[in-house]
Formats: sequence, C-alpha cells, structure tokens
Amino acid sequence: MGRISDAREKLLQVAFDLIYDHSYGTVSVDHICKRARVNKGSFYYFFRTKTELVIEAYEEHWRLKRPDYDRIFSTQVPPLKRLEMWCDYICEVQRKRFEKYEHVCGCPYTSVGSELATCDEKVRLKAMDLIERTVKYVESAIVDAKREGLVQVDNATITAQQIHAYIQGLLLRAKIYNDLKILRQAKPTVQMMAGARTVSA
Amino acid sequence: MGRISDAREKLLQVAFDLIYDHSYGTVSVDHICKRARVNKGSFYYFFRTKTELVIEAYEEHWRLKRPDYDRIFSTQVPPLKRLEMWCDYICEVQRKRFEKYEHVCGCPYTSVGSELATCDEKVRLKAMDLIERTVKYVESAIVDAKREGLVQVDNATITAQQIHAYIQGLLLRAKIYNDLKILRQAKPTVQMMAGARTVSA
DNA sequence: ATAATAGTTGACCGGTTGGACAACCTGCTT
DNA sequence: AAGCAGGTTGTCCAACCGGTCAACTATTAT
Repeated sequence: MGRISDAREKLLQVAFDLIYDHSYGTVSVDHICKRARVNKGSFYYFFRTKTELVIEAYEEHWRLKRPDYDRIFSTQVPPLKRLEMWCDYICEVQRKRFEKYEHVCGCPYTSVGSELATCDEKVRLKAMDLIERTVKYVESAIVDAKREGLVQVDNATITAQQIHAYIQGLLLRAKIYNDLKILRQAKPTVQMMAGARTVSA
Repeated sequence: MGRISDAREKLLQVAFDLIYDHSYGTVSVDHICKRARVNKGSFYYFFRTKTELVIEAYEEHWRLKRPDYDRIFSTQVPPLKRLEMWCDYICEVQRKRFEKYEHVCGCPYTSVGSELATCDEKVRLKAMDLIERTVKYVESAIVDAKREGLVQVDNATITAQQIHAYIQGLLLRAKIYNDLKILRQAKPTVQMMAGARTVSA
C-alpha cells in the first residue's frame, strides 16, 4: 500500500557524508535536501528535526560499519592482532576519505559529539552511546590478551578507555593537521599502551 | 587622540567564552555583541569577519594562559613533576569551567579546530599553531627527563606528540561524557606513556 | 577653539535558516 | 475500479545570519 521510496535512505547517507566532511553547523537542511535531490517537505515527512536526522544518520552509519568491527574483533583473531587490524582499518578508512574529499575527517562520532556536546543533549548521548560500542570491542580484546598472558594490565576496562581516548586524540590531531602520516604512530603506541602495566586509578 | 575603548577586549573575551561553552556554529555575531554590550557596527570596526575574531580571541586566550604554562614547565621544576603539574592544571581548569557552566568543555583550541578543520583553513592553521606550542612544552620535559635518565624514550618529539594526543582524546571523552572523573586517569597514563619505551616510527 | 583621531550608533541589506503546510500524486489492496 | 496509506511537491514563513554604512560623538593635541 502506498508508494515506496529511498528518499529516507538517501537523506541519511547524504547527511552523514556532508556533516562528516564539513560540520553540523555549516551544513543546512537545504544543503542536504539539494544533494539528496529530495524536497524539504519530504525531509520533514521523515524527520522531525535536524537533530533527529543526524542521530539517525549516525546510527545508520554504525549499522553499516558493524560487520567490519565484528570481523576485526572476532574471537577467531588473536587478541593483539585485533588491535593491530583495528589501527590498520582506521588508517585505511581515513585514507579513502582523504582521497575522496581531500580532508582528514577524523572520527565522525567524536567530531559531531565534540561540536554539539554542550549544545544538544540528545546528540551528546548518541555520541556517548556509539563510543561505548567501540570501547567494548577494545575491552574484550584486552581481556582476552590478559587471559592468554600476552599483556599485563590491572584493569582491562580502564586500559581500553585509555587506548580509545588516545586513538581519538590521534584522529583529532590528524584532522587538525590534515595529515594522514600522523596515524602511522597508532599501532606501536596502542601496542605499548595495551602491553605495559597501567597504573590503576 | 580619539576616544579609548575596551570594546575590543570585551568582544574577544565574550567570543571566547561563548564559543568555548557552545560552539562556533551555534554562536552568532549578534550573540557576542549582545553579551559584550557592543553594537554590531563596532564589532565590524574592530574585526573584518567572524573568523578573524575567533582567531584573535584564541590568540588572546593563549596570551593570558602562557604564564601558567611557563610556570608549570619551568626548568626549575623536575621534568616528570612538570607533566604531573600539567595534568593537575588541566583538571583544575576543567573543574572551574564545569562549576561555572555545568559543562565539561574540553580543550578550546581542539574543539574549535575539530569543528572547523575542514571548513575554515585559517582557523585550522591557528589551531595547529596553538597545539604546537603546548606540544613544545611537553617535548622539552621529555628531553630533560631523558637527559636525567628518568625515562627511556627513543624519540622525545614523537613521545610528546603521543602524550598530547592522548590528553586531547581524554579531554574529548570528558566533554562528550560530560564527566570530570574521566580526567583522573590522565596523570598515571601520562607517566606511563612518558616512562615506557615507545616504538619509534 | 579647532581639527583630527578613535570609536559608536542603529538602521539596513540580501540571503539563508529550520520548519510548516495544504494540495497533490502513486501504487498497492481489496 | 475504488479507496487509501505512503510519499511528494513547492510555496510560505518569521527569525536570523554575517556584514555594511553614513552619520554621529567623544577625546586629545595643537
């Protein structure tokens, strides 16, 4: 019953792309509609507000990326290898973006999270939510590494949070310097952070 | 000759404050003028564009903060103690902001740098510039620590960059989680990163 | 006093913003 | 073939955006 449409999906994808390549503040609903070739009326048929759109766009983005994370952090892969593959994956994703848009775009979730953390509580919570999911993968890798006696850590949860924070900081640096080379350092530093004993809080 | 005015200084301070507590995109020139009790005509007497204002506001902010950094990273202080004091200083600054605005605001330079890195080249370059200055302090602490045999590092420059990236990531996390407790982990992790051997690139 | 300098004022601009809307199509179901 | 849910269209809105401007005023040096 009724006609079917891919307008919603197009809007989600275009919104993600534009906001990731620029910022939430500089991308307007009009821009998104123009690029998606959808009328603004249709936009507001699918989404109540710009905030709601961005939240759904990022959730959709995660839905598409999740298989990659499941593969990289599979228990079939040795724990420390998972972290290496994760670093390589990040570099690769950033490289592809750079080739397409000539910008190092950093992490989409923390970029929009940082921009709106103090302005839009719903976006802040969604960014937290998405970050949490990634940290969980890192944590399970650390737990497994510890169980196999590969690393010496007091607290796997805290260690995972520290490694994730470092990776986010590195991505932020790469974005601001617009320099992919900065990401080369990720792998050795992550191994070091995972392998060395962290002083627990 | 001519009348004197503190309008310029008020605009710089209000602009920094509003943008730090919200974002570049959500703070308008009108907001800044209203809060500073300055007419928009005067605004454009002192600054050519909003971009120019934000750049000058952040430069001014650094000018005010620099004495703190010179004190913390003074050669009179033992090198590893400098890093500890730096972490304490960051916690303290964030705590004060939080009490005033009920937000963890993170690092002002990387916040605006992240927001505009792909949109405004001048702001991106200024953010790089300001980051570079802080990294220099960290680097000199690592160099001194190495000379005194307190740490084992291959490359002080890279180590300083890694520590700075980590701290930025932690501040970003604290901002998105709106949680000051996250910053408690800074000191032990920084000591670990400074003290352990990092694999050079 | 005068003139030059330095800063102020508030109205004004065209364009854009996020959002609302009634009217209108389109294709499935019965 | 008729009914209707599902989606589309383009116009309209008031508010706001960054930025401009000519006229005005206060201060200081001469």
